[in-house]
Amino acid sequence: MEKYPILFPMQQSSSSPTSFPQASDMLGGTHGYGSLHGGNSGGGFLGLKDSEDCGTSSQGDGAHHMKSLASSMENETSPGKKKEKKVRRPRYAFQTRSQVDILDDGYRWRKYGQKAVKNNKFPRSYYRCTHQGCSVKKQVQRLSRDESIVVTTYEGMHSHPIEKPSDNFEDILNQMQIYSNF
DNA sequence: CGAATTTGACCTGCGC
DNA sequence: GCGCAGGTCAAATTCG
Repeated sequence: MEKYPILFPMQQSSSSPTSFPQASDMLGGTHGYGSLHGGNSGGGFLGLKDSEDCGTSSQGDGAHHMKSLASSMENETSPGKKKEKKVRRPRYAFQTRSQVDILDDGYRWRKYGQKAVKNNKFPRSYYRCTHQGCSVKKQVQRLSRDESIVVTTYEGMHSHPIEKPSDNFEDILNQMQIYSNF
């Protein structure tokens, strides 16, 4: 499955400049599919929560729930003693107008899951940064309402330089545009 | 042959 | 307490 040969040369041509007139539109229209667990609906999209432990704390290797499958439980370190605190990584959501959901932001991502959303026809893809110690996560979702809208949600922040496969002016331009969306 | 992707199973939180 | 929705893992498969 070779990726798309072209890197969406458009984007700034004519559609919508960085102003993103639809920014508010989509935010307001999100309620259409915002029936997910009713949490953020109404109270801002994604508030930047405590970002103190996100930068360098390295999210503590996210030892969430271990799979207690029938496999081998492997005596973990002292059972019942969990000093793992609830680290709540902030999530930043960005919406981009693109035909492809694989937006190359310069980092290497490894897909680790894909789920179908209830109110969306398109599935949501879960990616993870392939860096040692960098467990930044990212999920890409496409609005069923507007197939041209791709919502990318970043979780955590990278603490390593961007490894770009190739430096083309076009890529740089694209990145600049992406950044200007902030 | 190694790395990345695919896909089903499983786990957790929330609502009813 | 059960079911639903969302999120993650891990084995198998495919690609380079």
